[in-house]
Amino acid sequence: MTVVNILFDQSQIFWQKQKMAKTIQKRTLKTRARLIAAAKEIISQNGFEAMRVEEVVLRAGTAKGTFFAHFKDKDALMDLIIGEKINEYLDQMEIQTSPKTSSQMVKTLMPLCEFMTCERYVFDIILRYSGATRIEEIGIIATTFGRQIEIFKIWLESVEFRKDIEADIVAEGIHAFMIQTMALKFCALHNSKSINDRLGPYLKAWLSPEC
Amino acid sequence: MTVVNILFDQSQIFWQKQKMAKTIQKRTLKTRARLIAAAKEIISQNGFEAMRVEEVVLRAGTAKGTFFAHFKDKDALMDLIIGEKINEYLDQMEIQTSPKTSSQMVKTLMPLCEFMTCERYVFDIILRYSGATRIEEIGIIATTFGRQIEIFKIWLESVEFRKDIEADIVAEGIHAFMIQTMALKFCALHNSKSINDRLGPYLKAWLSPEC
DNA sequence: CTATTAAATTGACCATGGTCAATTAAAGGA
DNA sequence: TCCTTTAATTGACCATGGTCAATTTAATAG
Repeated sequence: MTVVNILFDQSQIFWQKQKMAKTIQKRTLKTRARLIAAAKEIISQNGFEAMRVEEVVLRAGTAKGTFFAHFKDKDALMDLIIGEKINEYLDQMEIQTSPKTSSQMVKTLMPLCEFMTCERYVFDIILRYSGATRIEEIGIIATTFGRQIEIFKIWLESVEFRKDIEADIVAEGIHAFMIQTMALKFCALHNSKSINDRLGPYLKAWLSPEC
Repeated sequence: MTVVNILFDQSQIFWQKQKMAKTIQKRTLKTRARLIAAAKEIISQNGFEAMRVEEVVLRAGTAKGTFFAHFKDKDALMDLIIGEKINEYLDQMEIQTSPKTSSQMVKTLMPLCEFMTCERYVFDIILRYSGATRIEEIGIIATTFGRQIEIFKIWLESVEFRKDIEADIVAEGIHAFMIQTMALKFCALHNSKSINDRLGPYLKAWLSPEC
C-alpha cells in the first residue's frame, strides 16, 4: 500500500513499471526454487522435451496455477533453464584464450553448438526465443545472443581478419553461420557433414576472404 | 489386397514405402481439397495463427479425425500452405532477370522475405520445417529451401562475385544471411533497421569482400 | 448382383497447456 | 494481539491438438 500511494500521482506508464516493485514474500522465492529444481530434475532424467507442467508441479508440491503465477508459460521456464546453460558455456568461452584461426574458433564454439543442438526441441526453443518481439518479452536466451556477439567482437580484436566492414557485421555473420550450421545438422538432406566440417569453411570464407 | 500380396515378400523397408501405393478413392481428393480450401479461407480472413483444426473441419463439413487422416498434424497442413506460397514467390523470382548487384539481389529477395515474416508464427513454422530431421518428414517448405539455393547458384553464374570458394557455399551463405536478417526483424533489440538496410551490407560483404 | 476386402470417415475420448474466481497466508499498522 | 491489505496459492475448468476402435462407404472379385 505504501508503495502504491507514494507513486499514485505518477504517470500511468511509470506506475505500470512500478507494479513490479511490490513486496515479495520469502515463500515466493522458495516456491520458485522448488519449481525450477523439479523441472531440472525431470530434464536431467528424461530430457528437455519430456518436461510436463503437471509433472513439475507434482514434484514441486504446488498447484498448477502456481506454476503460471511464476512463469508466463511453459516455454518461459524453458527459456530460463536453457538460457542459464548457455551462459555457462559462454563463461567457459570467455575464460579461454581467444581463438586465432577460424578452425580454432570452430573448436571453441563446438561445446555451445553441441548443447544448442542436443535436442531438436531445444534448438527450436532457442530460435524462437533468440529474438523477442517485444522488449518486455526479452528473456535470458535473447540476452545470451547479445553476449555472444560481444564475445565474438573481442575475439576479432586480437586476430587478423578482414577490415573492410565493421566488427559488428563480422560478429553477426559468425552468428548467422553458427545458426545455419546447426540448422543443417537436423536436416535429413544435409546432415552428412559434421558441424566442424561445415562451420569451418563458412567462417574461413567469411573472416578471411581471398579475393 | 493385390498390391499388398504382390509385394509381401519384399523387404520390410520396401514394403513400408509401397504402403503409399494403396488405391486412392476419388472422394479422398475431394475431402482433402475441402479441408485445404477451408484452411485457406480462415487464413485469408484471420491470418495463419488464427487457424484452428476445429474451425477447418467445421467449414469443410468433416469430422475431426478426418483431418488427421489427411495430415499428420496441424503443422503439416501449414507446411503445405506456406510452402505452396513460397513456391509462388520463387516462380516470380525465376522469371525475373538475375540480379547483378547485391542491392538488386536484396530487392529481388524482398517479396519473399516480406511473406516469410508476415507473421511471427509463419516464420517459426518456416524455421521448424526448413530442415526435416527424417527423410520421410521432408515437406514442401524443406524442398523450397533447396530450390532457393539452386536459384542463388544460377544468379551467381551471371555475375562477378568471389571465386575463392565454391558456389554452393556462397549460395548457402546468402541463405544464412536472409534468415539472420528476418530473425532480427522480430527482435525488439534490433528491429530498427529495415530488411533492406541490413541484408544489403551482409550480402555485399559476403559476395564482394574487399580485403 | 452380392460378398468381400480395404479405404475412408466418424466422434467420443484423451493429453496437456493455460485461466481465473475464490481462498489462504503473510506483512505491517494501530 | 487483532485488523486490513495485498501477495500468493489453489484447483476446477477451459481450449485445442491429437488418437483410435468402431462404422460407413467405395472398389472389385466371383
